[in-house]
Amino acid sequence: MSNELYIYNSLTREKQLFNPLNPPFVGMYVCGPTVYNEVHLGNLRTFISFDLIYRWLTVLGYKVRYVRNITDVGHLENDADEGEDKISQRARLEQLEPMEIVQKYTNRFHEVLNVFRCIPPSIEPTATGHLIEQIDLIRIILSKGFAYEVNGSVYFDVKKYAEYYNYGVLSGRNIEELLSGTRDLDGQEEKRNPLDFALWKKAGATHIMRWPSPWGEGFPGWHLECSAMSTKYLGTTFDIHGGGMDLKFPHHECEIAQHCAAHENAPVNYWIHGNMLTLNGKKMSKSDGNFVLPFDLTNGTPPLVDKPYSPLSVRFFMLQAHYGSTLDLSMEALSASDKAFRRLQQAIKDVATISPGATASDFDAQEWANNCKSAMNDDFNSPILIAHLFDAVKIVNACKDKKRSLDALQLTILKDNLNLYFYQVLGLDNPESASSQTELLDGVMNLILDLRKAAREQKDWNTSDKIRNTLQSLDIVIKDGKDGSTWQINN
RNA sequence: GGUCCUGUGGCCGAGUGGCUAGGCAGAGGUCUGCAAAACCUUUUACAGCGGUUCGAAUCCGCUCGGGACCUCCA
Repeated sequence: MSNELYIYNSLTREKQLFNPLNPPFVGMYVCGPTVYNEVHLGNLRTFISFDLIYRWLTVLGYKVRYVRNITDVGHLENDADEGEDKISQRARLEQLEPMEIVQKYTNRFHEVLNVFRCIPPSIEPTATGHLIEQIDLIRIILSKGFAYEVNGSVYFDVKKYAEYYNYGVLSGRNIEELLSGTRDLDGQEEKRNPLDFALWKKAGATHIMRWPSPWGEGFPGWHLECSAMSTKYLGTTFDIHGGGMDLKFPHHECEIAQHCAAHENAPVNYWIHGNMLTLNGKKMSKSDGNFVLPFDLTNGTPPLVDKPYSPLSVRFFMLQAHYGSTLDLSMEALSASDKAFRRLQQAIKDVATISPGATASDFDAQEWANNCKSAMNDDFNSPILIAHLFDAVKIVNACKDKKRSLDALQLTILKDNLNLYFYQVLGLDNPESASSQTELLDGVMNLILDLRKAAREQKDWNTSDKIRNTLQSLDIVIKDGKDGSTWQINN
């Protein structure tokens, strides 16, 4: 078994042994959402992927500082010089103040992530809260000669930068091809070169979100905030930078360029990119309208969603694929995962009730646990981990049926690791989620099951079926087994 | 058009040279007042063609299909 963590680094395009700069500390920056509307399921997938990564690093004993930004500056609809920004546009549509839009969708974002069991980051900085840092960064870049000011806007000089550094290291592009392949977009007259990107944009007369700067009133460029904030909280070089695959170019490439221009070193050792969630074989996308909202799945919103799915089933569905592969959403795939998840969940409950047997069976619990660990250490391979967990499900069920027994040591290893991986690593539930409400329900259900049992012993099928059918209509399913009946809420 | 990724059984999805993941569905069985559930067992695969090799889903080439990025996007 390997005790070492290997990570697929997008920068080098290979799996590499993870060596943090200052162990046991790890710095991880993940690009967060632009809060001008609801996060969709594809956005959520990325945050769940990095939640898994964060959890595993923590389980390995690292002290992770996890920084994830909120983009609350109104960036323009496109790269043109004029135009309305997204947040202002939304504010106009909803008849709210721009900062109300930002607050509203930030709150919604937190709500969604909480429901889908993502652990909050250590620091969640906002772009508007770091204007000073961003302006400072622009100053440095200007002073080193890698940017130029035109009419109250500042642009990054990509061509100049490429004379000293390798523009395109991350995305594997070369600047000549980019130069020859660029399209002429309207409203980019100020740029010396189409590849140049804005560090600071002058605010037009009607632009609402604006801040003073040495170059006049305006707002920062999109790529800038991540550079400024990651440096502020994680240093000029840090361990992990993550985000969706679609941010690789130009966003992350520009981040690297800004950072190298300002600090003369590479900002990040390990770049991790989560792959896209697709719908109908196409990437989910806000702007294309090809998306599903997280709560559409939990509510069972027609016509796309056939029935309500629990957030944990959705999370499990995503974890059954590797974060680096595309995953296609379909109701067939989701309901398959839903069933699988329930089976796993039941085994997690059942393992607590198993008592050790006198004789050990041939199950090598330690080897099994090692396999689980190796799976996660191999670039956070949650699908392999889940396959191992289902091996354990078989063992648990065999023990439950008294067809097999484990000795005390085997059982302890099995139990501890099942709980570790299910709760802490995959984040599939809160172990302490039993509330006074559920205790109350447990008590009531035990009484009802007792009454039904008595009726069945009297062969009073009318009563026993009435209980079963009525509960069924409340989405409580009675399961008659060999050793009595159990119940489960179907949601 | 350029750059890159990908094509696995009915469906989803791992696997990068030999040891045929896993889940769902299907089939058979156990249990059972009936039903459901649960549990056990189990069939089916590597897009096509050619090459390298003792041996290829895995490496190489070509063909065909799907996708991402090149413009805001996780």
